[in-house]
Amino acid sequence: MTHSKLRDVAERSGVSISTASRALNNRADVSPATRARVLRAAEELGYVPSSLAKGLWSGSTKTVGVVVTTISNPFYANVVTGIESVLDREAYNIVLNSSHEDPMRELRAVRLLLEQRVDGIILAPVASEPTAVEYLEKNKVPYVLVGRRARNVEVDHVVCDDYSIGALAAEHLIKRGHKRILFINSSQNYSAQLRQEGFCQTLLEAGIDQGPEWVRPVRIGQRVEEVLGAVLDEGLNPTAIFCFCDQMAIDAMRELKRRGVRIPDDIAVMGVDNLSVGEMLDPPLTTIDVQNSQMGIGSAQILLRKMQQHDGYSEQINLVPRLVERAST
Amino acid sequence: MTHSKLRDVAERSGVSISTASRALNNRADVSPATRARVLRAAEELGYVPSSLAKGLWSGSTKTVGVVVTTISNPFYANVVTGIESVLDREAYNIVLNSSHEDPMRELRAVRLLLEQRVDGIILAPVASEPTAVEYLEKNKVPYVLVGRRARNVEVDHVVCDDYSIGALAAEHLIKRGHKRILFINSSQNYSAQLRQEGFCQTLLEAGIDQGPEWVRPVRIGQRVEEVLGAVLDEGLNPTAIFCFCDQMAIDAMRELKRRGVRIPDDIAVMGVDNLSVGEMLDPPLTTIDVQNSQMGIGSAQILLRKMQQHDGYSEQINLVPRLVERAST
DNA sequence: CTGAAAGCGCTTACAG
DNA sequence: CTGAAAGCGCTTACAG
Repeated sequence: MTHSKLRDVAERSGVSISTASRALNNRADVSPATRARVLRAAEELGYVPSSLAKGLWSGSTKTVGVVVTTISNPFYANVVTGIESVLDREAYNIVLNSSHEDPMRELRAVRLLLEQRVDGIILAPVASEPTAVEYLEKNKVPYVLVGRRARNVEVDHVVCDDYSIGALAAEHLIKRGHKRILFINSSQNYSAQLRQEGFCQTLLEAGIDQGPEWVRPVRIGQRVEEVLGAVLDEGLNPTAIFCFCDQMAIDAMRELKRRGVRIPDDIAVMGVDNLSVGEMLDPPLTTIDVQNSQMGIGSAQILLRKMQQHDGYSEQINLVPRLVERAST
Repeated sequence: MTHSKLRDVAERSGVSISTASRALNNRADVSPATRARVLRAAEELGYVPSSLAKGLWSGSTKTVGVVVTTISNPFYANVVTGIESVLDREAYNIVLNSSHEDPMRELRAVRLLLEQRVDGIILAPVASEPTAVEYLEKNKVPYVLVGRRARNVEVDHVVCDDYSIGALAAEHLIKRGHKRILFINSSQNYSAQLRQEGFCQTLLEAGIDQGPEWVRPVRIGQRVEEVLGAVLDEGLNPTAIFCFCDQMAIDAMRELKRRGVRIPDDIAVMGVDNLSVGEMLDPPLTTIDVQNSQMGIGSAQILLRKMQQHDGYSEQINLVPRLVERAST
């Protein structure tokens, strides 16, 4: 795996390395004949310049790091697709990492990206204490949070208002007449906490005072099916389930079906994200639209500006959630 | 965005750059006192070593390029997750690129990855002429194909037998009594051609001789909904639809529902990939399991061996497809 | 228009 | 145990 290098191209075309470099980079001050000779030599050798060496010199790798919890959740797949669509035009490559909701893996991912000298980072933070964020801040790399905000820190982000998401869900389920509502939440991250606050507060205001056993986080390594199964087995008897995201709602539906529970007649289910598959499910899934693809696009655009204008460009986007009522509730 | 460098660490700890390097890399021949001083200086400065500079020296970037058509198809999201799970343990980072079924973008992606000097590449090839593959071959980078094989070329891969997939689908639909079967295929790639051969050949052997208008490729920029809509409008009247993948089958179902066509009573639908959401759809989707996640894991394992053993390690895995009958057919 | 030289941030023989 | 030097593959002033 030894690539031919600039020196090889120079030798083959009988010029110096400097001239070869200039010819290859389309600089004005090279004679047409020389340029042609160099280009042909490069072609013949199958020369592929090393952006490692270039980057060492220029300080840019034309590379952006993206850290999400897992790409197998279509929500993040869509976010990444949005990011890609923006970055592609500027010829940036994406280095992808998954935290799997584990703060340690998140930190390690950020560290690896920094070592690789990515030009910027887009992060969907896990930890509620902003450890990864602090680390980024300290290293003064341009970065943007996506999908989740960091607690207590004024960092650039593109998120959907989490408190409202929780409130919207509670409101909707109350309106449907539910009084025993289980919240299957994500764990650790700040968005999860905000959604929980919005959810519980709205319930309280409607006179529904549920104990803490009605909010169940799904911890690292746990499956939604187990968590829900345990709840059902201990006889909590919810009439509705609100899930942190559609992906989790789908898993919940799977467990309910397995047990012969009818949706929504016995138990209603709703999620968040408005995945496109939601309307095709049986029954179609009630959800909350969070402008999924706008998150990816927006975060990439902000990051681009931050990387290009070194004067401390800053922008935060807070998207408004919207209830999508379907037959599962 | 100026990171502190080894020289800064050296100066702060009062040693030479060489010694600082050795201390940081845990070499044996450094006195404990010196090592401690260097480590503390690095800590205080928040020193993050540049893998660019390291890579330039060592020839390895601890980075693997992955090119799929699009990460928003859960099939590829799962493949990438599988790859990640293997590579993560070896501290390799993944550089992700999408071809969007466009041979030009595929070639550009490979080129960019080569410039970045990734240590290896995993590719789901688009083009049926193996241009990207030829390019890879010429550059002698370790690489593995995933999900799709290249025509006429003996390159390492992890795929599911495409001819059998087409045959299995045809067989199943024939058994269900269908005689007018539409194949909504992908375009360009070799797997699509093989599936088509298996599909058409099996139909022929069963005495069903459909014209070429019964196979419809979805070209770049086209949506399944349009293609299917056009077919329905021109009055081809299929009683069953076989789609290249589940994702496309879901889109087809969406269009059918929009038109009030009942599935499977009016038209049956089946896909390929066995996405986990398939069983939750309305109706549950008949599909063909292709050992999705094994593809990612297997391709990453093969690539690891190729990168580590420079003696031309080679391996091909051909997975066996399996019909998953559900209510959509 | 072209080439020799210095340098991007590291690592590793080679002396001491 | 430690440091000066060379080099990884490039680019860009600086001379000519």
